[in-house]
Amino acid sequence: MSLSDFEVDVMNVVWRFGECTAPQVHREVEKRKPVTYSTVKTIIDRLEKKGAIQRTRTEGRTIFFKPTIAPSEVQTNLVDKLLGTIFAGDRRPLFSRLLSAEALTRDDLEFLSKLIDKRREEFRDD
Amino acid sequence: MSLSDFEVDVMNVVWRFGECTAPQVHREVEKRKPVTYSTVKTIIDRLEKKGAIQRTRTEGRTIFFKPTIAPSEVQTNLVDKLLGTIFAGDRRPLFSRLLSAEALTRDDLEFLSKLIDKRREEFRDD
DNA sequence: TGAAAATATCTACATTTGTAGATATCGTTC
DNA sequence: GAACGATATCTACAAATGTAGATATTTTCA
Repeated sequence: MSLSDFEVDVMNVVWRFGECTAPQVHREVEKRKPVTYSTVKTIIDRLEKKGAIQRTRTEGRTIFFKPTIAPSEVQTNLVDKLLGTIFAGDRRPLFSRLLSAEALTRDDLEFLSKLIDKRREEFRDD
Repeated sequence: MSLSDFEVDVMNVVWRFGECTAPQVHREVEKRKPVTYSTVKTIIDRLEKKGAIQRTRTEGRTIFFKPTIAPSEVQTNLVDKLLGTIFAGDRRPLFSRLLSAEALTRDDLEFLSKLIDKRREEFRDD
């Protein structure tokens, strides 16, 4: 599933809400970016057509939607794409870039460290 | 500097070559993807207009180009964009995803490990 | 019950992107 | 110096994307 930037923004809201309506999503998106209801609704329509969300029920004339794909699916795609293009398959420059980020916290480091240890175990038997 | 997928593909070739001509780039891109000279040349024109490459000299009627932006610039942009959208600013899911990749080698792990150690030192004084 | 507010649907349009054909022009070779 | 090959320039076009207005249809509230 390939989503555009704005589509991802909208999906983020849908994922947070779980089940939600277009006006709800609009009000949320609007907080970060000034767009009309119409614009958000168009994106929602496209997400529906792409199969990223689906209608669950209606209340009066209001339609409820829920996500049909998980964030992880989209994440995987985007990370793969990133590695496949600009990083040309070499993840080390990506690691460097991520590790040199200002915003990195001590906890992030610990988290990463544990991930590495776990992964190392898988290699132990070779 | 925001570049499209294909533009990044072409830039990768230009970065590898350093100084190069459109026919050269085309021959290289063609190895991975069947596109005409015309198509590649259009991308080159757009990259020039965007200021990602520039003409250096000509030889007969052949034009030479060289990159005017570094891979790191584009990498930073794309990583920031990735973190800003689908990962909503939280790099941990990204770490998880990267660390659980099949293709990860022992050496990659060591590399990462060293990066972490280096970064830890910066925290030591706090 | 009639007007106003909310919501959905439809249509539109500029820009970016991937793709390439047509055509002009310069170099080279016979 | 005429023809051919290589290269550049120009133009085009469909699909995707961001953006939103116009319009129809409901609800709802006074």
